[in-house]
Amino acid sequence: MTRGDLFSPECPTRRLLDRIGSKWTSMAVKVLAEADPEEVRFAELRRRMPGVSQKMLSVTLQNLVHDGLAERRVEPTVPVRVHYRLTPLGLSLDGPLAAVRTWAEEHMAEIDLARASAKR
Amino acid sequence: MTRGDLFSPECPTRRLLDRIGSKWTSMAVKVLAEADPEEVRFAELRRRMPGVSQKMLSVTLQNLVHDGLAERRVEPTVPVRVHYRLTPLGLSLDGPLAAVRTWAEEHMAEIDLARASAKR
DNA sequence: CGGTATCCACAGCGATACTG
DNA sequence: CAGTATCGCTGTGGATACCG
Repeated sequence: MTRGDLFSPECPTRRLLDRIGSKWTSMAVKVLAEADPEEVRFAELRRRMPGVSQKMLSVTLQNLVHDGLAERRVEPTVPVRVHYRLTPLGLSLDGPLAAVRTWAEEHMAEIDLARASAKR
Repeated sequence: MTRGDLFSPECPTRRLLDRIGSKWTSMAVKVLAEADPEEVRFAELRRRMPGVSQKMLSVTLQNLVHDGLAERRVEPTVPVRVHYRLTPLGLSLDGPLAAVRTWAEEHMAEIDLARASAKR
């Protein structure tokens, strides 16, 4: 493959990083992947993602659904109950994300060390 | 490990994603990793990263150096020549990034398909 | 050549309040 | 319960100009 493809404005890696770099996306994917194959309700997701606002969780999940990474199922009760789970595509994304998480856990301390020893 | 660790405000994964999610970081790491063990000059990096501004390349490289992911070497000529290369730590980060790149290349088309078939 | 300084536009995100 | 609407702050990043 050519380098031009990867670095063009439509570079798939860049676009993917825009997604998973958004504040809550990777956390949502991880929570949903851990629950898989069980569904997770909106309120339960919120509980498992400390600090997320209702709005941002809503936006994050909409993005995942819109990208085909997650599915949304509404129970037509009153009040409604909404369940989410990853699609196979979304589940497959957890692999690369896990690699990033593992690296972070193993090496972020070294980065912190480098930062601390640098002039601020 | 506990989930609390990963999802705390200082979650290492979150902080790493903040870095590699920034617009030019992952591209710079890739270019430097491809050149490794050769050094790459500032102007050459700029050429290999289409669209990057001088300022953002400078900021990106400073961040990498500050985090101990890259090294900077200045040739004290006039005008100066500045060379960059990854540290072993930075090189090790290319592994997880490569996993993300591979996933992106294999699956972004599916995401585009999902987006296209969704109501806009 | 390789920065640094300044200015600015815009998108991400949080807080809050309201709705079906 | 699970959103949507509105508002405003903040940080990222682009354009431009200048410096050692």
